[in-house]
Amino acid sequence: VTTATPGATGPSGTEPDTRARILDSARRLFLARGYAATSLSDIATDVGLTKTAVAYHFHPKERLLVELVSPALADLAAELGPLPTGTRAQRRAFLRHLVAVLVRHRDVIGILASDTGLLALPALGGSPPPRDLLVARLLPARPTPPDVVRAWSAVGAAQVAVARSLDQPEDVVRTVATAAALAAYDS
Amino acid sequence: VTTATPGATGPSGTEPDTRARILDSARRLFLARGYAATSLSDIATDVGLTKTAVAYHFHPKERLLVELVSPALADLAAELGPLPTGTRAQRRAFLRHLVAVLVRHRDVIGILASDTGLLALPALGGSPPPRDLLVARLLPARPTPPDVVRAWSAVGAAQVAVARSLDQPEDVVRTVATAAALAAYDS
Amino acid sequence: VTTATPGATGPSGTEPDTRARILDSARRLFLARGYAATSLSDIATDVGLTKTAVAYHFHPKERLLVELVSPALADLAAELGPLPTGTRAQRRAFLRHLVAVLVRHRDVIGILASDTGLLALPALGGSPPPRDLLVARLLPARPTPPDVVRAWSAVGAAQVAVARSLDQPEDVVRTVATAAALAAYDS
Amino acid sequence: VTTATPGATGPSGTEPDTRARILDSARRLFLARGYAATSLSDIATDVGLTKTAVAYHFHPKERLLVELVSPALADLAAELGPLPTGTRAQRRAFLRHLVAVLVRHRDVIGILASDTGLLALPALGGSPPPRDLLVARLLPARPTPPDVVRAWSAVGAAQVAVARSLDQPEDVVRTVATAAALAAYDS
DNA sequence: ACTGGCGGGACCGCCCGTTCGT
DNA sequence: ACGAACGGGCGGTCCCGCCAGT
Repeated sequence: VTTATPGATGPSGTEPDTRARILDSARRLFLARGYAATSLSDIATDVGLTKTAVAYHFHPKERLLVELVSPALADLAAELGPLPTGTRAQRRAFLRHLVAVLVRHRDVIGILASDTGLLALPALGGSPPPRDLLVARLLPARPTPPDVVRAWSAVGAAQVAVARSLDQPEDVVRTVATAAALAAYDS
Repeated sequence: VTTATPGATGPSGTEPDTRARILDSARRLFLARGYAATSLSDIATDVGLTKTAVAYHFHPKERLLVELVSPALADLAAELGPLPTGTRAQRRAFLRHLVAVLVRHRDVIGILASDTGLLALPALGGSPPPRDLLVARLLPARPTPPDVVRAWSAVGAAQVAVARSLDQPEDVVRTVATAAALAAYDS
Repeated sequence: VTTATPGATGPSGTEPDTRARILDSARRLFLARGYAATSLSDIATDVGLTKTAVAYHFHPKERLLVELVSPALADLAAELGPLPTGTRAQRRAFLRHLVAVLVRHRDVIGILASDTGLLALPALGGSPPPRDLLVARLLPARPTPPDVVRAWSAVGAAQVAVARSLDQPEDVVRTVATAAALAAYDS
Repeated sequence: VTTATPGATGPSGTEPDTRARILDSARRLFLARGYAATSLSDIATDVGLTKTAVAYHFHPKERLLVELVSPALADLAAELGPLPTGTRAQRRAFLRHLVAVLVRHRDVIGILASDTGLLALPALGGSPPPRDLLVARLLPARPTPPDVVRAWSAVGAAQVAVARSLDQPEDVVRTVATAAALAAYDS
């Protein structure tokens, strides 16, 4: 028996769909009950495996979170990072792009929206939570209190709309959420 | 460990402020780390008591959550319940009122906004989560998909703006968040 | 305020019936649920006091047990101790006397009969549990295995009959239990 | 702590005897100190494991009690249930059989005899405690007070004799206890 | 690729005991 | 004589992680 050296992403063996099934189950349970409130046993029972099997593929438990949300976070960083936000028009374009990225990863945005999701992600880039970074990009040089509240409103409108509209058509969500976030931002 | 100066606690009569101090500490920690991730020991250490003393005043642990958020939930039900939402103008007035109530309880809205807060509160009134009820009040008779997304946007704008602007002046938050939520709702 | 030095039996103040009420409640609860399974709070609730008040009168908790069963144990030692058990006739007289003493204290024999009663009484005379001592008195000089089993049968017949017949007339219990224990002993 | 010699545990296959060792330790400790007074840590220390390991095999703690006494209770129900007790001769045969069953499970009868054993077993068959059922079987149609006391005497003679004679030969216990119980019943 | 067995840690709940105050 | 408040400790449960084995 060749004890395959597990790479950083976990062992790449002959049954890749097991990993996918675990990830799928974890995403549903994380969305429903939160990350901390979901145990490895819960996921294992849901998939039909044992706790050890789940831990074998994803170790430690946090890696489940990482593999689920890292694509979304990578997109957030890659697509929104190079966008300039110097002028107000640029910030509005940034907000449009933000909604597009959120909608593209709408299935995991609910996880990121929960407090135990976004806030408690250690060492996935920088120290400040992504949500704070997003808001910072929406502020002018010398933000006034109303600027701050409006920026949070815009991000909140976009995030909650996407996370709570998983049963609505994707293009409708994108279009309407974009308009709503912009309207809040321009109010 | 630290023999607190007896003058601070007051030698006369009982110590009713201990409950207040515990509640205050719990609110801060729940906001920062979430309800499930905060143990009685954490709160006890923060207040300067032992775990047993905290459990003496609030038993079981869920009682802490209830006493913190029940005023806010009671206001949500009492003030928003009788408001009619038949016409669009009435729904906009409802949204205005919603922001006002949220701002009034801004210190605990962050707890209610977290997944383990509003969504997972067992038996604190009715079965459906309050957030769903709020959104339902914002929808017309036969809601279209865009209506649904817009309603979530409006609620999200209000909630996140209030929860993340604790360091901003209250009247600014109320005014700006109201305008932003209405703008998202009207977009 | 004169801080009356509490004697070994507790403070002798102005409300002696409180002690009696606590003892009465403790006896009932110990009989129903066992000593270890009965907390001071249970007794306090049953009497209508607080836990502290109960602990004030009986401290530590074990003193409740002691004050309940010590009269019975004292009688066991006083009346059965001087009885000679050298001959078989003397041992039969001893057994008769044993039943009489058990019946006299029938209200607490149930407590003594439970394992956590008799066995876990520390420092109430000697180390070996009283029940073992009773059986030893029923054995001849060189006991055979049948002697041992018969002695335990006789004690068991007496003890269980008394403990489980609290609702029967006392004289009937005394007469019948005596005959049964003797019959088992003579079988 | 103590790295047990791996030869003792056997490196091949699973270790099913661990359950047996835990059960054996639990039986001894329950007999000596009672069920409630014996903690999982006590058992774990006695076996040479940790509390977690014990809880892994038997969860919850009550499962230990159930697995220990259920064979005896099953025999009590299976063998004594169908026996008719209409006439006095049948009841005497029932009593003979009772002693035989008790002796067969003499290693756990002590647990069942303790107050927290037989009396407080929740949902292990029917509602009324088994000991009461046994006594009921020994009573005639219209029992008089002496009948009741004698029945308790007979059961007590059998039970205590068996529980306290673990160090005596089994056939002696069976023969003598049977005679003693019958003698008490006939007295 | 997957499992059973087991360790270590943390958390909540409970209980007894004590001190201060009345 | 009694109550409110609080401390220290333990018991049972749950969870993640590790190891040997297959």
